[in-house]
Amino acid sequence: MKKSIPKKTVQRLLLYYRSLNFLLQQGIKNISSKSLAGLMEIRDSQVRKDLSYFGHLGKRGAGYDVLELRDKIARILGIEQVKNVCIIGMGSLGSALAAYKGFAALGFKVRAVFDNASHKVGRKIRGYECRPMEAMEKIIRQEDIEIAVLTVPADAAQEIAVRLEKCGIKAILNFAPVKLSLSRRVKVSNVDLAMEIKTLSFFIK
Amino acid sequence: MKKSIPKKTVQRLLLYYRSLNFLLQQGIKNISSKSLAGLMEIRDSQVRKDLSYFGHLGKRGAGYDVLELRDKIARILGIEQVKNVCIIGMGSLGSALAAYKGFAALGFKVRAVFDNASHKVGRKIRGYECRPMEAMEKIIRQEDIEIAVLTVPADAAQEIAVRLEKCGIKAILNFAPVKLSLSRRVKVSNVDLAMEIKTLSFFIK
DNA sequence: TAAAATATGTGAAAAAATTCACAAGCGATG
DNA sequence: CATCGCTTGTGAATTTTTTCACATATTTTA
Repeated sequence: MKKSIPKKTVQRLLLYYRSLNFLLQQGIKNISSKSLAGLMEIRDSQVRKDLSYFGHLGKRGAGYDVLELRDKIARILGIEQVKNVCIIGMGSLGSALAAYKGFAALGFKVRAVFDNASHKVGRKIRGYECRPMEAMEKIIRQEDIEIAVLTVPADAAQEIAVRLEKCGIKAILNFAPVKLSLSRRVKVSNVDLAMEIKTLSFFIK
Repeated sequence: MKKSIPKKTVQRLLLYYRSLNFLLQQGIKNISSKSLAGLMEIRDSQVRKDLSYFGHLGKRGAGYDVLELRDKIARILGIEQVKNVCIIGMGSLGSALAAYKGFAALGFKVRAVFDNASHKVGRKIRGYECRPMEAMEKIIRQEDIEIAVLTVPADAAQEIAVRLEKCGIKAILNFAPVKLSLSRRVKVSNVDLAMEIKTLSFFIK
């Protein structure tokens, strides 16, 4: 069996992807693991180890071809193939995410946004027509949505997550500060803004 | 020398803190490491190891006193002492963060918000008067701000970060998808929303 | 109050992630 | 075309994090 890819490696792959795009803009055609590592303050061996999970992407003595490596990483990460997402909860955070350009750059397409507040439903928010929560299951299936971004209040999150699991969502990016209990089938990733800043502040003394 | 605390331990401490608050609301006065671990799908030994960094917080044979443990964690994390923060960049994300209640719950106080767009400066956004970027250094010093939340476009982030370092900011929560190069003195934590969702989607196949 | 049931705290073991170190491949140079 | 300098790819070593396992302490039960 092939070795499984550490999550951290995938995250760094994305950082490499960004740096490589930057280098391309600069007109730089070739780079060594050492220089690439220097851009993000990690070791060169880390770069090589990460890339080695995916085959022989460089050339001994010569380093990596920037364009080629970028495209290989894009393929590994599946950036070229579009994934449909929806955003649930059109509060200030949900609507900021609806406006966020970064998703599109990595191959995500917002196909629907939901809220249950009657004054929002039917109105356009950031260019997306806000749909009612009752229609969620139907629309997710219709639009072939695989990933849900969950930006609802903490006390509503678990209930909605269960509904999402039932209608076949594959992954949830959860911004609510609660642990979602779902079956192993659904991948959940938590972004906890308060926690990020608190962790940061712990280490400043 | 005392053992240094792993970052992951600090993060979990915050999760424990949340769970303990929840348990308190439920009127639960006592809990074992096993039950607490069950709430967040980790091992009981992990809970005990994490807590053991900070002394003997529980009672053999009896578990942990919920209220007491919560307060001890609050003290460890410094939740009771208010830290002043500012938000730089009043785009949709910045202004969503300005409205975010979660910061206050962990002892953070937004003392200023900044933007350089002239149509925003001087206006109230989410209850905060938007200040001009020129005044940043002065206000940070005046208001004793230690932490900056950076929600500006990627191409402006590095330059502002350098200014922040110069005026003595201790930590930056960076939402711009770029690596900030600063001296070791300033702690930087990156929140990269596109990266989160891409990492998630990598593991669904 | 003695025995049984619980549950912590912590070294030791295991697992995971990072870093080292070097053989092997490539390109440039003379 | 042989040599030299550079750089990859990768096992081995190291470091970090997690899990195990058990001695020790407390509570409950009979």
